Amino acid sequence: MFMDRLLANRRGVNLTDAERALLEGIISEVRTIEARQTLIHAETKVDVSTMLIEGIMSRYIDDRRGLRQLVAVHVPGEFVDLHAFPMKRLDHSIGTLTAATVAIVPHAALKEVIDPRPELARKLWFSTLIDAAMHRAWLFRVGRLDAVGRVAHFLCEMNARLQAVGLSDGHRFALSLTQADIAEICGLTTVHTNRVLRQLREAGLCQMRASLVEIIDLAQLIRRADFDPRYLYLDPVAPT
Amino acid sequence: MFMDRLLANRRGVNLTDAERALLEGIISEVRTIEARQTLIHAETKVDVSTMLIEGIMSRYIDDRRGLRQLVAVHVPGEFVDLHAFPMKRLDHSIGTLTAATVAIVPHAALKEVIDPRPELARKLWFSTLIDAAMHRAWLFRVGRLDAVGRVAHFLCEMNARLQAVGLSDGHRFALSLTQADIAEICGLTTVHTNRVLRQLREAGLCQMRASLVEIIDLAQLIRRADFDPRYLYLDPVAPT
DNA sequence: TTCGGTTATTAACATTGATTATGACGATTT
DNA sequence: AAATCGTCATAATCAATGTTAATAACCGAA
Repeated sequence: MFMDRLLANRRGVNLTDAERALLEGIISEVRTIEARQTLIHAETKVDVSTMLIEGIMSRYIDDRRGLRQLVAVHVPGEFVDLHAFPMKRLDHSIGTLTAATVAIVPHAALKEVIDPRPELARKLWFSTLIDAAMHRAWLFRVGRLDAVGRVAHFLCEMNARLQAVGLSDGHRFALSLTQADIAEICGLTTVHTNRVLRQLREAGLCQMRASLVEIIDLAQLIRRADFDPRYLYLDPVAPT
Repeated sequence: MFMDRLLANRRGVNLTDAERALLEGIISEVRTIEARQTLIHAETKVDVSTMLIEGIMSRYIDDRRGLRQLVAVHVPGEFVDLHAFPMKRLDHSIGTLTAATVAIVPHAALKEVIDPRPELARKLWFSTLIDAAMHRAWLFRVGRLDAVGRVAHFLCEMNARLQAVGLSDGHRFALSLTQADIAEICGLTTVHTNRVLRQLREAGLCQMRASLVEIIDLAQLIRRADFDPRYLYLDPVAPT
């Protein structure tokens, strides 16, 4: 089933089969959504959360002029807005980048499943904290790296995360994002993102054609990006 | 007692007196620490968390060359690294910016208090999610704002957070940070931070002398910073 | 009080990345 | 087939920010 990979790229979370089944049991609806749709606008109240089954989704903040900064992207298997369960209203918006399939989980049902199970509660808490760790890595990326480093760092991250759910072989993966998307992730303009991708290509580090990313020299790319994957918590660590 | 302001600037969290007392009861130690000490190095295992009673602390990520990007600052009343409770090892380091007084809480005791109390667990979860919301606002800041906007945004944030714990009157507050600190927060160099502060001063928006910040024209500063305080969740919202 | 360190300030210069514009290309639509 | 639209590509220009370096102001210690 599609739930097989639920939180599979968050090994620290490490759901048991029983817990996985519990979560699967409270799905109220499975929907498919077109690319580039906004699901949840910032500051609106929500009482459901969204698990991503297929496609890529994003979380973003708009400025006054309509420019946006992506603050997270999500790959299949991830709980996109579990944050909304304790928070009820979000400070950011949520939308699709590609066409996507999602499972909807009502907060009321989630509460019933979690409340008597502190272990499960802590695993889900942990999962949201990995999102926070990614935010921090993204802060490092835009705050301390130059344009080439930022794009390289992002590609390293996606490679690692997609590999963890079986969607990258460690060197090649489909990434259906436009250069404009990457610009909004890295805090760059689309024009400069294009230049940077050319530089990475000409330096023989990696290339991105259409929606296929090919990493030519992973070690060098990691080095150029100052990338340390530990923030992704992909290695097994038992929570509490 | 010093615990009066525990999580007081996180109204969504809204601890009851009983909960506050419970948390106070599991403090194993109260320490004072000098300015600019590292408490916890990234990637080391921890089994305690830290509540900040007095002073300013930071969380930061180092790059390979020794430059650092601050990913969070904490003001009195905040749980600095509650993240470490579910995570056990952190992706970032924690240290003091000013001299500080902290209360240490062992995770084992925290677990005993939390496990039978899903409401309290959710409040503490919520508190860590506010940290994540701040990370996102910081991402917006460094990814989408220019240098003046970044510094203005940071000052607006500190003003709002300090006011919530009674350490700002809404226009003036002590902020014992150097320009180099602000540079590491905003992803700028110290030289440029100095330039930006001068611009803010000359534009009549705010001034920072020694460790005192004076906001002259709050409305304009907020506008220049594209600052929307809702991400701080300072207004009362009941969790779940 | 001087001394030595930290912090703030400023200038000159170098560089990155933003801005603006324009064209190519392929996929859709008409 | 023509027109349209989204994406990619590239060039020229320029403003914002980084770099380096030198000095001034401040502050605590002796």
